[in-house]
Amino acid sequence: MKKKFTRKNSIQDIAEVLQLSAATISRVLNNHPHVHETTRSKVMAMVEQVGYKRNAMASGLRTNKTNSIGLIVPKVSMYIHAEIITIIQNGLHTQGYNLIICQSNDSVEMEKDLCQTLYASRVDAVIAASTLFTTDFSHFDILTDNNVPVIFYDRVPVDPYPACIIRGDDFHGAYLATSHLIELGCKSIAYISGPPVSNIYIDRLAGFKKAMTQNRLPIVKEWLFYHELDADNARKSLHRLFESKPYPDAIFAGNDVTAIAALGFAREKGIAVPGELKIVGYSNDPRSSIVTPSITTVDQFPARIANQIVTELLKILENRNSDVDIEYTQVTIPVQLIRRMST
Amino acid sequence: MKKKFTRKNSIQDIAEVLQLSAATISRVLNNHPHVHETTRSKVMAMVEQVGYKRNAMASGLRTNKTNSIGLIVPKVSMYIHAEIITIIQNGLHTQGYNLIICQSNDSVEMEKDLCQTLYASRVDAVIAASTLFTTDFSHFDILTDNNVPVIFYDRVPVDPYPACIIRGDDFHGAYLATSHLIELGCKSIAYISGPPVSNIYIDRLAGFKKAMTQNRLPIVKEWLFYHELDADNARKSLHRLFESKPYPDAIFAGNDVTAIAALGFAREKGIAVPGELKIVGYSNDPRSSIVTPSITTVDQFPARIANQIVTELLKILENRNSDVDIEYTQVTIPVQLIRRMST
DNA sequence: TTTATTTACTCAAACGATTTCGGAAATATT
DNA sequence: AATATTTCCGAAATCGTTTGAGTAAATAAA
Repeated sequence: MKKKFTRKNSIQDIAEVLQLSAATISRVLNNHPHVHETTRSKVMAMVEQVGYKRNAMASGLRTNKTNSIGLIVPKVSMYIHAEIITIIQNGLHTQGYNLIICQSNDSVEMEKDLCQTLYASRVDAVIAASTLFTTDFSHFDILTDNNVPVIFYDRVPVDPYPACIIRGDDFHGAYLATSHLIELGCKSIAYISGPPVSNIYIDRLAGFKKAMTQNRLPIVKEWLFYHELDADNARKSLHRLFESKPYPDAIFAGNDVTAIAALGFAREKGIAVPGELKIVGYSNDPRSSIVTPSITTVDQFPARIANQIVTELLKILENRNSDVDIEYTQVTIPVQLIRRMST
Repeated sequence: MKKKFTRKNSIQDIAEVLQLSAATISRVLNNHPHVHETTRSKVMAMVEQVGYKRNAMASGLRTNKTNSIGLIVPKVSMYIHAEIITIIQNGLHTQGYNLIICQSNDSVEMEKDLCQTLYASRVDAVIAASTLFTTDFSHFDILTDNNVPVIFYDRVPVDPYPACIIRGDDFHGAYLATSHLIELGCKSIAYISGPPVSNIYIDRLAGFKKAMTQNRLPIVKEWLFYHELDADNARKSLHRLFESKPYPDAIFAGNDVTAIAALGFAREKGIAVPGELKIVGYSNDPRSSIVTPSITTVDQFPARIANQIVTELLKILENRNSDVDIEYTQVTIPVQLIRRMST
């Protein structure tokens, strides 16, 4: 019978007990001026005592502000996103915003649903890294059309879109990685990466090609693989790649999971890394440094991306109701090659 | 000047256009009976046309139901939680609930804040894996006191708490792991694990001790280490452990990150694994299988935990307003030893 | 034809917090 | 002492949706 809890959870209830009006309670709670110090402390005491907590729905309905930001990521477990989540959450938390983390699981359908839900809950802004397969970004329109600012990062719209865009320099990253392999004497380089549909893989492919052609190396069609970058898919491609000679002397993988899979495959086949085969990954996932040999990769500086997102977001939220026109900033964060034992 | 969007985003606006009352629109949207087919389709068409989306705040305020579930995890990047997030989200999504993922970052303060925020947004229920340092669970009271059901998993309250509890069999897992090492002939086993404050580490410690004493092996105090289980802390403990002989012949690590750190340390010191030193981890993190040698570990079956959570949650939400008394189910999911090359 | 019943809809009151407007009391100014 | 100003607080409207009560029209039953 403990179900009957003291239903002291509205501003009205507190007002009644203290013989005040709800308006006064609200003013105290929002630090408005023109409230007598005596009543203020009386109210605070009662609020404390009954454990009152503001109903965010009622408040948000009235003020048209939720103090919460939606975040859509493909998978929370991916290194870059996990890093970014942590930093963004801390950054926003100190400013009184809370982060609603959502996972699209790389499904466009889910991403659509999440846009709808986030709009329905009237978040103040949305941060998003899209699905690998999102080419049509129109499901984000419900947000932008209704004045909900959107910030894309990492996986961003390829075509112009009214949103802030923060990305890594994928072109240069791939260029650096490929050039590194070429400098080491590699002549036949295989490329296993994501479908060139998402900006990150379009750019990485372009960077790869640039380095190859610049060095007059052939781009062999049979050595280019595009698919979702998980271990299973990687193994399939690797099998195809080593079905018949000549073998490539290097692999540039679109992410570290694929690079690690390549390493495992090489070990099984008795191919020496880096002796016979050099491998470069992408993202500087911590996993790339715990395997033997450790894998050369490209650092994307997720912390810098995250901080940039927070900065831009706070700027946008500040100018929210002012007449300042929203600028759709585009920022590219530089990358860095991390040389390890696999090359 | 595109700021002036057609403000057709309330039920009232649609009602006005169609010369109907808001009530009717609402009834259509909620599939209520007693609405003429003609009007129903007229309304649906208009809703579609103007891209109307229900305001979750207004709806929630009225119905006292948000259709969203809060989830608090220490870190979204941890393998077990990442797995569980994905499964829970999918499970709830099909039932029309959406998941609000929050990360406490293993900070008790943040966890407290998250409880407050989730209560403020009046989620229908909360799922939580606590901080490593949460011994006092009273900040969850704001939820339970106000009839918000709470389900704990993995890291759960040690003392009785009015919530559903779903946990892995940490005691048995540690017992299995330690017994396995003993069966392989290990006599001096070091234990590096989390502070025995959180249930998972209390239980794992107990399981370790049980196996040791059962086999009349001494538990050496200097070989027991308790701290947050990241790579840096692990290395410190390993240094202490191998400061002077005699060296242990096995290490049971509280998680796979620590086990991997031990592996790296052993390689640096030229200690052969599994020859001179055997290593067992915990969690069956995918990382434990990509290192060389691959690491023996304990699988916690995160998918089973997640499915159990979904089942319990839906049961609770179904009985929400019925007079059925809430049962605080306690479920323990079995574990399994995964033997690999490190032992 | 009169009386029930069903159908299709509207009215208006909630939900809980915020905020504009204005009133009363206290204080300051002339 | 009369007026102006400031300080503190309450009444009421509002945000957008839901829902019980009520109403008019259409259909069924008597």
